[in-house]
Amino acid sequence: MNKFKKESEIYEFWEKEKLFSADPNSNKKKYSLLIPPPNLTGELHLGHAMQHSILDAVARFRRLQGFDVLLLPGVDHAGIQFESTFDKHLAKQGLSKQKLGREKWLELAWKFKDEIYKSLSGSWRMMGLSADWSREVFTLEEKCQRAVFEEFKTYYDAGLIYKGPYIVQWCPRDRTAIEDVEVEYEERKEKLYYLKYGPLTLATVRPETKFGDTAMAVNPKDKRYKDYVGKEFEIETLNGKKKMRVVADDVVDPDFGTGVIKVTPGHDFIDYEIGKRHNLPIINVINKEGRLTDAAGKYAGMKVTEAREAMIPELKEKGILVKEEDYVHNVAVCERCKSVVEPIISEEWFVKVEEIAKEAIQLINKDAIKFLPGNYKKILIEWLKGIHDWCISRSLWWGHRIPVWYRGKEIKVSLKSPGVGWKQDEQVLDTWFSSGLWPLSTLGWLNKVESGKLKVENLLDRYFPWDFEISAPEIKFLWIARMIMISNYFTKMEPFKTMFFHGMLRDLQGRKFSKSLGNGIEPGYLIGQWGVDATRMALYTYSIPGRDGRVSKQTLDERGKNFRNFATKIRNIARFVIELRTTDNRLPTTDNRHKDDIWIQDKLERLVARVTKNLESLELHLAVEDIYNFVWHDFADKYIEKSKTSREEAQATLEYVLKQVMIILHPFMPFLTEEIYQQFDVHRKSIMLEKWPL
RNA sequence: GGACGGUUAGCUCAGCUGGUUAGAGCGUCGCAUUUACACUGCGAAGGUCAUAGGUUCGAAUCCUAUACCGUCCACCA
Repeated sequence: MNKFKKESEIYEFWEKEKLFSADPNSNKKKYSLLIPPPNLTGELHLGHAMQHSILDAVARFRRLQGFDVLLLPGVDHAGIQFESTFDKHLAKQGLSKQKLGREKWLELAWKFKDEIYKSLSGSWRMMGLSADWSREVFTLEEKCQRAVFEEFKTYYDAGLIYKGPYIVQWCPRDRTAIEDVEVEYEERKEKLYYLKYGPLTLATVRPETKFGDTAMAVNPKDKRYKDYVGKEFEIETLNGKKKMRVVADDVVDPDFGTGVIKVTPGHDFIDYEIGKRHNLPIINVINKEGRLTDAAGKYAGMKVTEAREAMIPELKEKGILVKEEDYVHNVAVCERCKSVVEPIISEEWFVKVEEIAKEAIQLINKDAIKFLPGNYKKILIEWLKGIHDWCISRSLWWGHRIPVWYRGKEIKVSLKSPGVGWKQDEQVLDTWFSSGLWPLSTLGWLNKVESGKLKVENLLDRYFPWDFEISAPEIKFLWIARMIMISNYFTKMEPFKTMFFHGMLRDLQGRKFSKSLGNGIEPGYLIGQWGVDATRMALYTYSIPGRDGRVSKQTLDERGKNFRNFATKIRNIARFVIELRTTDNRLPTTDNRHKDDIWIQDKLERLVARVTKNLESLELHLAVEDIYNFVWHDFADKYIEKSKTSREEAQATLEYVLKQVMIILHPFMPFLTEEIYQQFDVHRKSIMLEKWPL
């Protein structure tokens, strides 16, 4: 009876029939969904599985509704993350960046990328994602490179890009600058050291930066230190005596510690600002490897924490350290590798984003984008209001290399080398610089203006702005805000009309899933256990915008089992309705229907109305529950049971209801519904070509 | 310090444009049948909807406060 043996056969059938392909020339209305490009780092996790299940349900629903749907897949090169994964992979083979050199390294990186990519792509297909594979995009491919170059050049020409030595967050492990948004804070218990600075005493947690101090600062309103302001004092340091001035600055909190701070403009953001205001010199004490520089005298070469420990005895001995106390505070760590980041001065590229952000705020305030849940509108606006210039350069090899070329003092912005003797900037662009352009670059942005040898289909006019985008909340600033800013800057339009933030799946204690905790649950496990459709259904029950869910293997198994049973129930219903029918000359639906027929059809009609509404408002969990209850408790338990006494009269209604239900269930359980659908005597080539019954 | 979300059955969660006895899944207990389906059917137990006030004819749902949990932002030298 069943023409398919496995889910993968159904998937192949759909692909072969090109049922996932968008048709830009169609006269149907379009509906476009942009798949967030997963990072090129390996397996898809549960959150991805949920995200993709939601995307696919919406895409399939809109297709059935008669839209020309574009569900566009792609992958992000994920600069820092990929590079550190790859370097670890190389280390296992005794290789390294130093041994390989940039060119060879990149060659191997692309091969490694292909390997990882295969596993990603396989997972997507396994989940049943009805994506248009013919239009798949990778952020480093040529089409994107040209778009990213255009983005850079446009900012550059508009005077929005500048380069220079500024204080940045530096990750000593990844050996690159990172952004504020890539920094996390961890609560740590450390010591607060009280140090004598000439006549004054001040408190610090970082005595090792003492070598970079160029002033002391107090609050101008602080009466205690009024007489010291502007004066210079001789300070005892571990490098001998040194003269230091006291400056007055509003940022100093008179109530913290002694009300006096040491100013280290080279290694602290606030001190850097103070230094600028008071024209203080900058001394670099910590280098890019997180070790002390020659400025630290005999402590040079030590790591920050080593140096701190090593210098305490000497500080005590010289009478500089007068008191220490326990102190709990937040320490900045790299979001990716969790090592402590150091503010240091480095030569980096920046984009002035204030104006771009202002325009984005206006766009959001016009409600051009519907955020789910709604409070993200406010969250994003608040962030955009306080935005800092964007540090876009990273000291990596994996990424879009900064398209700037140097020859002596000459500078040119160009994608390819301008000629002999020109050297390209060594750094690459922040991953989010290209991801932020994703809504445009995926659609062949610039094809209109470019007429080079590269041929890119221009889909922008038809599919932009996107109708639907989904994301985990954790990248709302890194990615979502950037897409809004960038799209608006280049097109004066919103990148997407609906922005769905799904919740985070956590373990039962409310912790994030992570490799280090080992609390992860593989989607592949659930699929193996309960099947794709059941896994998808289990995930839809958690797909409420912005609401986190606590899950364990056990709770997911429970739901998986539940929906696996549901799938079995449907198969049995189909067996009863189609396979075990008692007669072949079934009656057509008559005007004088039985009251049970009227009852179930009426229930169905109202179900369809609710499911349609809930899908349109993206309340997938409600739609799923509703269909489940109808099928199991109205259709099977009541109507089918009653129909057994007058089977022949009921046959038409049985088939009608079952078929309609398969159609409205298809967005959620695509494989099962196709399997059942194919068993009807009269059917289209695929359930995907059916019409939504409303 | 600022913003936001959560607190409902043993567990995981729905419900919250206020309106009859507050729902689901899993779990528990009882009964039934070998049935399209035991990956079943029927039924039961189990909740002062965090707490305290308020609005209302009526509140799990709206308002205020409190407690606890969580997230995000800022970051204190």
